[in-house]
Amino acid sequence: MTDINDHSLSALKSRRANRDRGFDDEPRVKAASDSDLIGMAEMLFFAYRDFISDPDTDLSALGFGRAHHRVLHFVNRHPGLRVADLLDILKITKQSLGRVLKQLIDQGYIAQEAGQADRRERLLYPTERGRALAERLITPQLERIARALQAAGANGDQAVRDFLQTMVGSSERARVADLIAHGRERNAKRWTPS
Amino acid sequence: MTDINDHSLSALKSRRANRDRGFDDEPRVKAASDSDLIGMAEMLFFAYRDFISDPDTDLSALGFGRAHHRVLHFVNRHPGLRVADLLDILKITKQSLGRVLKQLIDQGYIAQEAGQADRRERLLYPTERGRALAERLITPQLERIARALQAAGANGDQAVRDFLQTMVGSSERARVADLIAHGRERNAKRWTPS
DNA sequence: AAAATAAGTCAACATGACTGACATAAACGA
DNA sequence: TCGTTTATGTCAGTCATGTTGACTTATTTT
Repeated sequence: MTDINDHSLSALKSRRANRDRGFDDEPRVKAASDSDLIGMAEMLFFAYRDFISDPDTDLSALGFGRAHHRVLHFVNRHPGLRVADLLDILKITKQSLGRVLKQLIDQGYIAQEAGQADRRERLLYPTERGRALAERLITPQLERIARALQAAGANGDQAVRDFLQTMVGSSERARVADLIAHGRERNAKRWTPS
Repeated sequence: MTDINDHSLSALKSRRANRDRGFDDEPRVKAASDSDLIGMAEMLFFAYRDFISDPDTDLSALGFGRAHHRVLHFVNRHPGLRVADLLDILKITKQSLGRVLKQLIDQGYIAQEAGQADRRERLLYPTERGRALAERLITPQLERIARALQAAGANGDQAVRDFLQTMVGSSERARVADLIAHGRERNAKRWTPS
């Protein structure tokens, strides 16, 4: 995977200066807020790409991928989660989940047991091994977020939280907020930015 | 795709209340900032999922997918982009790009021409058709973002921008900022939240 | 007892990414 | 001038993760 080199972006700039004359039909100062929106969209794309890439090496070393991470994460956050709950949170099919879940169970990261009130259900729990892995996978991600929140400034946390919450579709917003509010806490020491 | 029903989340809550006794080794008030970080991570996951889902129906109707959208978007933002530039921005292989790009070219959304300074290069331009499509695909996404920025409050824009910029890995940050700063503006009317 | 439900499995397919190899045209540098 | 390097394109195969459809078993509900 090659680096972006300065040459290529500089070339992009000078090339743009020469070629955009025919495309701009309004002066640059015009659409500042539109530019902000597109900029935000692009930043979100790049930000998320880096965020989800953090655990990849660890995952790959275990023969796992991002789907495994997601499953493990939410089971760890909500021990006792039913399969149907997980399907609903992740918005994937049971076939898709089944493949990944089976691997996590077979390899000892997740345990399952039949429900007591309803024996059809399968309740999912992280094993100690699973909790340790979930912790290891999320740590770099949380470091990234903590760093970014620091950059957001004194009241930035709230703004970012409001932004992200509102980015979630209105029909899901309350449910997502509820899910997040009731997730099991980490046992790790409190992380502080270095 | 079934809805999350209130029953299932309430069951989750009461089940947690009964089952977490054995897992919590510290009172809930303890890890507030860790909980914030994990909450942010989860919100980012859900937010991004909704954000990238916005154009899916339109894309699917054309027999396209998200990869097509990404390619079209960046070509539209940077007319005259070289293939190598695109590879670098998207961080994918040329084989991966080739498949999608060929379809966009074949179907008239992107035009390409050899460079003048270096005839080996292929410079990519959106056609009128491509620009219209790029506009159509991104509009709901920008609406989502504008809405979310409004929720972020008076100075929220800056906090969110700083957050997202810092979420991008430090080695890429300046380049991403530069790329965004030099993107071609939209020609659409300014969007205002309803 | 019949119908509905939770989960599990089989199978095939799609999207979008990867690796490796090879080819052609163009540019570069000795 | 010529050998080397570079930009792009293509072929081929593989993989991760998602989808659809169908079917099964055990359990719960009506």
